[in-house]
Amino acid sequence: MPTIAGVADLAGVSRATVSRAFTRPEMLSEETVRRVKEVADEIGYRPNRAARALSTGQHGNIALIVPDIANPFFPPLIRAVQARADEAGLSVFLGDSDEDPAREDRLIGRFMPQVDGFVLACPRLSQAAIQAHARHRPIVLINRDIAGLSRILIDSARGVVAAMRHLHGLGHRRIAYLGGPDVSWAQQQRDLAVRQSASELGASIETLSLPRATFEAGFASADAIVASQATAAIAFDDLVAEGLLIQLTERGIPVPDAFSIIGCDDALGPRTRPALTTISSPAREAGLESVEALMENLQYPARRSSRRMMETALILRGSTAAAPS
Amino acid sequence: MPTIAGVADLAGVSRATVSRAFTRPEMLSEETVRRVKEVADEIGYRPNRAARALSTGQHGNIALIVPDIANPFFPPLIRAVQARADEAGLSVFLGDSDEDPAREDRLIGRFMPQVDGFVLACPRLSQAAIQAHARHRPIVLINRDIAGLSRILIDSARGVVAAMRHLHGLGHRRIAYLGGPDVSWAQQQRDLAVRQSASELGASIETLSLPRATFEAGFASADAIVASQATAAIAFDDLVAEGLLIQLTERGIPVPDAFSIIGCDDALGPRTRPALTTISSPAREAGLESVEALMENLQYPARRSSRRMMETALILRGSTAAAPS
DNA sequence: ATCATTTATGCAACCGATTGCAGTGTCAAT
DNA sequence: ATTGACACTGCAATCGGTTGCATAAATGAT
Repeated sequence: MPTIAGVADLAGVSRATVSRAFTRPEMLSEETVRRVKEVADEIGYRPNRAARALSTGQHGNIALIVPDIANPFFPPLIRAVQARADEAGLSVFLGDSDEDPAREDRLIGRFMPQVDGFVLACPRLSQAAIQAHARHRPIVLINRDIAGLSRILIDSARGVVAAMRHLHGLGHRRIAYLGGPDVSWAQQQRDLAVRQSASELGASIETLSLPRATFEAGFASADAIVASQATAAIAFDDLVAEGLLIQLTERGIPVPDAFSIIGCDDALGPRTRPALTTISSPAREAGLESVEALMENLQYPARRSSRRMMETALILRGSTAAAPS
Repeated sequence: MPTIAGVADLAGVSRATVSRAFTRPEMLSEETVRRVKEVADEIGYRPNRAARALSTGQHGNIALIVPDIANPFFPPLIRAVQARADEAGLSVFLGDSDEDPAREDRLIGRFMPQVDGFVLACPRLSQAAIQAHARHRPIVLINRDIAGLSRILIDSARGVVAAMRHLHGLGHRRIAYLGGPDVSWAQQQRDLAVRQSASELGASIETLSLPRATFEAGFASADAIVASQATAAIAFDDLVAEGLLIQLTERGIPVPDAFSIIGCDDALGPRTRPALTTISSPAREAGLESVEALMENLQYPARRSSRRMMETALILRGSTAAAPS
């Protein structure tokens, strides 16, 4: 691989000049810059990132850690992070923690020595651990609220309230909330919102929490939902909602005629039958914003604390209808 | 951040010794190794990857480039690549090319200076471009067959033949194949297999190819499928199959009673109604194998050509039934 | 013509590790 | 006591860039 010295020799300048031709061309005469770049192109020179990182301390890499790539909430977010980072000339390390806090911690440690910062969607990692890591590198959190760090939060509470009103308006008075893991910030927000909203509306609410929010868990929770005598349910996410939807249908409980279901995240679009009424989460935007926030952190090391709320909205499709009389 | 010099001072040894304590402990006395590691732990020393890469030429990173993270075929593969790499102490850069060959090329160039090798699922990038890149770094291809490189191929042809036999056995004589992008190796394999199999079985086959294999494309192709007078269809992947399934159902054509559908990849599991009969693709295994192959490339630079076929199987669920009479 | 500025480039130290080679100390054999 | 072998550790060069400072050349002011 050609190095800076090779280019320098061929162009008849010093290594310093070659370096500046790329990083600070305004310091050089146009003529020199042109010649250096020409030579560099010719022999296919590409600056060695490791060498550059060694002297500047900047790696040009960021790490994104998520609990489960296969959860359809994440791919659009990952895509957005990657795309925005790419625009900014940054490369993205991806880590999948498989919902395991120890693994989250290990991944952070592994990436640490070669990234400028982190975007973390780590619901399970302890706050202390995160804060410890944040002393070494800027961290942007997604859907987790730790003071002193940058946070991108999806305000699903508002969406949940809209969902409750929608159900109430349709005549539902016994509503179930099929929540996700208790440690998750999103779960805490939604659970609280659902309870408050129920008491405001004068509806009865039954809440469950699933240790892991999956299709299978939603599927398996149908018993409990039926036992609760609710006529409608709000699920932690679309996967859970879909599991429930399919199992209820299977049992001869037609949705939405006999039972209404609302999902969360709008991760499936109109792909279920009936199409799922859901609370949209701006995963793409959250991904973009997280990179923006991280770049701001990098540029102004003083400003490492920020909090951005992203809006959600209730999307009406076909899985909700008037309560059975 | 503590450096090797800090550890050396505190432990009362030279930098060389500290370095060896981590990379070649057998060269040192046990006592020394113990003391160095103790000190290192104490002050939280972590070797600077950039510095190490600079002197060894090894980065400990690999890059994985896929055309679309959001396509459910990829997350399990990505997960497997990441997990296997992690086990081996490697970090994974992820690139999403959005099905754009120019972007694939750019991503490869961006990652090149800091990775030891690539795993590419790039159906659209030109063969010449790939070969050019392969001169700089080992490349493992997924579902693409270029001689001289390492290839992990999913043998969907066999699965497709099994699917054709299955349909034929159910009495279907007019079958449609709803294919994917023509450039894709998988599409070429499947298209050929479907045609050969049809002629062997004495069935008539109508093939289409979608420029982009998506739910929407499957949805939109219902017209063409109905027009073909086929009684069954095999789709390029589960997404396309699901789109078709939903649109047919919508139009009052019940699946599987009036029309049978078979998907490919088994990316959705039993999540559709009726559950989709599909040809499984071992995406997880392909991911694992690709990392294995890459590591073999790294260890034995001479052996850079290999070809591994992964088996597929027909998974019978509920979207196929006897042909309507 | 002289001196002060400005502009363009080079010199050389530095980033933090690795590694070939040399040096020191220990021990056993002669 | 001398020598050789061996085990352990240090010296110093090196990887490929970046950057503060010095220098040389060009320009402008007097």
